[in-house]
Amino acid sequence: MLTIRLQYLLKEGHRHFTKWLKINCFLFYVHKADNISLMKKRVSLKDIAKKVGVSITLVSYVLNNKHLNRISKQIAEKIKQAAAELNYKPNQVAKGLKTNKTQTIGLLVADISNAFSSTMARIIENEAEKYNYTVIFGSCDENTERSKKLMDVLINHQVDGLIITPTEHSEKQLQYLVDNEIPFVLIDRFYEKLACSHISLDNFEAGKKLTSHLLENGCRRIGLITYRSTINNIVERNQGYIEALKEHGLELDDALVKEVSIPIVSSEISEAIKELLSMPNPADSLLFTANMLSTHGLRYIVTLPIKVPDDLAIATFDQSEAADLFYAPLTHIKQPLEEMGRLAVQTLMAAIEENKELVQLQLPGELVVRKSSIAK
Amino acid sequence: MLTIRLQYLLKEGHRHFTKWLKINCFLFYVHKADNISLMKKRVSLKDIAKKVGVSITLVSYVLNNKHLNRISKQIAEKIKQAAAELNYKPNQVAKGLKTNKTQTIGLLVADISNAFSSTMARIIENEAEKYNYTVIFGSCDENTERSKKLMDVLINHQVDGLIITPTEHSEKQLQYLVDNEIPFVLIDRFYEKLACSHISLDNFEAGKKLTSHLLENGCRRIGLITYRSTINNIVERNQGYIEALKEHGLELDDALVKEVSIPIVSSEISEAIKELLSMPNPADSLLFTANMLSTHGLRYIVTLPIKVPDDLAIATFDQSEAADLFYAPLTHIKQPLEEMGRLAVQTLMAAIEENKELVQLQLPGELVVRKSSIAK
DNA sequence: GCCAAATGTTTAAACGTTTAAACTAAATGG
DNA sequence: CCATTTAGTTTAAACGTTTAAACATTTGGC
Repeated sequence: MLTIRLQYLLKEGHRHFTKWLKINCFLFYVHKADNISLMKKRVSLKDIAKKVGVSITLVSYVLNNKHLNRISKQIAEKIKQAAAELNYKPNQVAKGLKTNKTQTIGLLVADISNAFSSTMARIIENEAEKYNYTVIFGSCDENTERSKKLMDVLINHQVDGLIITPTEHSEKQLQYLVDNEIPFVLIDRFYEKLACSHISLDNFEAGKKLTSHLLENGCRRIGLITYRSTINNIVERNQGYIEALKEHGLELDDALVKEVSIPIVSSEISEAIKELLSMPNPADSLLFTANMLSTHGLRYIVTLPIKVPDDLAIATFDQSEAADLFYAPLTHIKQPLEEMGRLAVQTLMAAIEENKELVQLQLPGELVVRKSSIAK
Repeated sequence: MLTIRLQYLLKEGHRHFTKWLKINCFLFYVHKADNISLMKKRVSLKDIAKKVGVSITLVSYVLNNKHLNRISKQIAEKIKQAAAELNYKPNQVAKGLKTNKTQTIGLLVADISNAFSSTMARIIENEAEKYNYTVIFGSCDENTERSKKLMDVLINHQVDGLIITPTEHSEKQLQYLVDNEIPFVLIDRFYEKLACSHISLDNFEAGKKLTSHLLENGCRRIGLITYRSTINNIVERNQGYIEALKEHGLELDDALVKEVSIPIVSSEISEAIKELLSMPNPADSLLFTANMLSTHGLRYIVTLPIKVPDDLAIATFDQSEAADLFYAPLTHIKQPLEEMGRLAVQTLMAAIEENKELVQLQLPGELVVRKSSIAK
């Protein structure tokens, strides 16, 4: 049983402790408060109207700066003052019901605890704020069922639009959005057959670039560690790898390609690396097609009696703290996250404003060469 | 000018391209769609009622499983079927207006792109989902102004409650929540004087534990790298450091304490470390009081001709990829994130259900000893 | 002075729900 | 066979906004 410090509870100002509570095997004190009423009723237009002695309409007009030319300056001033005094805050829910615009966008990411998603979330939130929009979010953990459920929840909350990183097999749900003309933008991934806006990396080109870089630095047996997935971004990254080999006159060796499952099982990656390094004609380098893959990979590699880049070159997609702080910082593809997030919001805003044009964009990734791929 | 691949745009099914667009120096194609109507009107109770030929009330009762004993089985069946056929989705906004419950909670984190926040966000979202709650979030980037603004936005959206990581100097805004009886729970940090629920780490004890560990492993000159802040968690961590020194019969040497500003300026940390290591009686170890501090610190330390832990021992608060993948994985305090997130949601749910008891809890951190602090 | 125009304000309906209360019709009891 | 209960359904008001339309008063032109 864990012990909990209670010093703060016992300090002055927090008296009247009446009982212990047990939640999840944690024992702690609770503060017994005076049994006050329900949550306070919030100030509405009605309250202001009553206070000033005018109709609700007039209050609404004044606070929304509408029909100002028709409204007397004095009354307007009185209303504004009363609103300030009462600390009026407009009820977005009521407003949303009436106007059919909630000023919220739904953000559906693959996994918010992954740096890619959380960075993107931050950028999107910042950009949305410029348009006076709030972000409602859901993290579906690459689970299609959960993704569907979250999408429903967001729609039920009448979001004005959605930004989505789609999971595998969610075409049907996305088609529903198209059919119902609910504005949305895909980010990071997309379905070729689905006529919708999407912003993503030029994965094929990036895969080619990263592979070519390894090849041009003397690698001949590049182990590819990638997801077992039909999602377009992964598939394209793999294709880029194959294309680069071809352009350099090399044959694809299937034994060098290791696919691991989503969500990641750490041991699967270790196993894959072990096999790649112990085969008769072993890999002289590794290419990871996502940050989670390289992070897990590195965790295993540091345990091996192997020196990067001399014994093994490494390259990966995406940035990560792990890639930065590994003793040989990883050569990687840097995605233009800022641009992608901003464009996604801008595209969505246009769609919400009834702009029916589809924006389908694949941005170039930047090859950042570092120590991990440059053997002496 | 960056080039954009257009292959997907040019594929079949995407015809009628009419113009180039230029956004943020990216050039790309847009798809000119048929100019269809506005967003489709969504299905409402009214539509179902009309289809079945009953009143709206009855539909509402059936779909909410209310007064079931009074409603004829056949009609109920018909209604359910019609709802399914029309793919009815309840309008949470309308429901929220009527019931004064939006089934949303607002989450205000310090910085969503920080692993602490994003992991917490994920846990909180998962837990909230169990209660049928959706999370609206804002990331205030440790900025009090922004925090105030976001809080207002969330309140305007009539969230049923809030989970907040408060920034410095936001007491006033939090007091407003108390005064207006808006349920909320602080997480990670709190204000002693504010009578509200909060869940956080036992920072003092953790700071003491981490410092004692270093001392007991032979360190005598522990450089403390911490934030220049009055926020309780940082202050307590510092106090824990001081208390541990005292208990081990050591005097606090102010020269060993380096405070850096929020948000972090990387060079400031490098500078601090440089000073600590170059003083007449230099530090033999470093204690970082947050993950961002150690991550930036490590970035600098890897550039130095110094061997951890032999030349310099290191310990830090919080886990991070960087701490894991550094050649000498960092000894650290592991926070019970899962527990904290879950308790925060549970506490908030109780508060929303009119439970007026305050829960104030400081959970113990776990000392995870690794290579960075154990000199040979 | 009368009518029209300009100015200032209110009325009322609507958005999609919920829910107490009312209503109707059928079943039951004495 | 009437009164009461029970079963099944509807009416209507409400939540806090927005907004077209109506209304009322003043001003100005001729």
